[in-house]
Amino acid sequence: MRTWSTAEVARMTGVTARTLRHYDAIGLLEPAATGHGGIRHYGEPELLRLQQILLLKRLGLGLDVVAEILDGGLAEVEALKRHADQLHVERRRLDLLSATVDATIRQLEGGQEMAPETWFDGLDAGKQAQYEAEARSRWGDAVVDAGEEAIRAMTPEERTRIPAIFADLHRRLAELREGGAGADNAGVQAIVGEHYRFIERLWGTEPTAEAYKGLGALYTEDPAFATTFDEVAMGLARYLREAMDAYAEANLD
Amino acid sequence: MRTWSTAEVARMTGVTARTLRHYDAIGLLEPAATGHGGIRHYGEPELLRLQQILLLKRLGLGLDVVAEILDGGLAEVEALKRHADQLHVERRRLDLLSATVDATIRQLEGGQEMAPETWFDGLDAGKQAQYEAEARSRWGDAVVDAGEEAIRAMTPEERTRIPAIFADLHRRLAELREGGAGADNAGVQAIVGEHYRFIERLWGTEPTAEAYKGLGALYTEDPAFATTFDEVAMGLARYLREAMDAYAEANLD
DNA sequence: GGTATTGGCTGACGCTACGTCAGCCGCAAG
DNA sequence: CTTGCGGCTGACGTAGCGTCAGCCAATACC
Repeated sequence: MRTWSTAEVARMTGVTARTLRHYDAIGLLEPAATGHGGIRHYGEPELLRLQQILLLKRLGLGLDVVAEILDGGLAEVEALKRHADQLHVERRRLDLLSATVDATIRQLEGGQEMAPETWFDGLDAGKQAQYEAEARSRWGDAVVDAGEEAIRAMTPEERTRIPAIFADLHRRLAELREGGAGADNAGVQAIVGEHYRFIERLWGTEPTAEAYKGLGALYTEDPAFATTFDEVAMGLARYLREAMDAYAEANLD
Repeated sequence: MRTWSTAEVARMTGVTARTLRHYDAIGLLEPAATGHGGIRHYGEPELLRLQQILLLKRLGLGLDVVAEILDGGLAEVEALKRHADQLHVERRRLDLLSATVDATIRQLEGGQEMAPETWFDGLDAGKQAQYEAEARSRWGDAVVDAGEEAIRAMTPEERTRIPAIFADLHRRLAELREGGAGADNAGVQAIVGEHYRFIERLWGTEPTAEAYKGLGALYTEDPAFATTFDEVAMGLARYLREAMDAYAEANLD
């Protein structure tokens, strides 16, 4: 049975010699024999293993996972399923990101020569649709549908008052924060309680602890939300989030 | 005008103190003043800049690009458009990858407890649809449609002979390669010429140099194609690809 | 006055999967 | 004897920080 040198294997499989040495170094693919100055010799079993490595790698698996699979530590189907899940998550993330970037571009092109200082105001158009998508994927269709139904059920007058109610809550929160109150302060928690009950009305259902904390996370993670709060007071989004977390821990399950 | 320490800025904006030091280190965001043991003090302009940094970063831009934009070296809309293009490319890559992984999982679940050695044979089902998608994105719908039309126009007998014709070409190529012929060897190029004319019949149109070389690339880059060739002779896909490249360079434009 | 706590600082390593030198050795052809 | 081809072993660089380790200063408590 003949053997092949690194350069030969490289030519046959398309990987570089450096890659082969790397795989050797991390123990993923060791040559059948090394001799005379450390020269590597690969046999057919090694070529086969290399093929398998390249196949799994092409599927996007990390080399550590590849090693685990090939050395029998991991069932290949299970590993691929987990990987597929990760891919789906990553793809959704990219979708959202892509939509956000496109929306931002439209904004910047709509207004002319916006100063950087005003970028934060620029995320209004498309916002609704985007957050609806975000919300559906976060909490499921049922919650969002219920929320839309609840809002439709309001009188127009009630509906127009929604932003003002939020603004009032935010303003009162900012005041307390100015006064040095922590997120678990009783007054702060009272306001968060109001907030919670208002969200409940908007959603048409009682948010679970998880959903409520998820909303808090959205407030800080999403640029448009975060900047809406920051217009009231710098860092308010994070403050509210912490208060919501505390409220959820203490009162929800 | 008051200033804020790293920890204060961290609490307000949600980044870590380490991140702020990092931004300082790479010159992306320098504190308004440092004094007394190197302690950093940030003012309002720095907070504003940080907000802008975080916004652009959340859109997926690299810190180097963010710096260029904020320092006026790059028009923000142009940068975002380029970024959007990259996102689209990346998303398509993920789509293809995701489809490939899903197909592989179905294969592995269809057959039971396949030994790793047989994985290479396992990518047949779904293969057609998958490569069709790949082909459409590589060469456009027109080419693929023409190809399907050309194949439909064949008699059933002709159609069943397609695999055998390919197999014969591959076998003859492998023989020449065994004999030490390079990719630009006349005999090899003659076989590739046959291959080219056969592809032309299949596609219903003359492949351009780019398309033909793209097909060669597909042969080596796609695991199922690559292993089809490797069943004939190890490394044959790459050999054929090089020969196709040489053929395209010499005879096509 | 000693000490535990809190914050802040500066290195420096780690992570992914190699690419890319730099520097050295051995073998064969001219 | 030189040149060239292969092969080898380090070691640094990559993006964006996380995570110690080790040290300093101010504050609070006993």
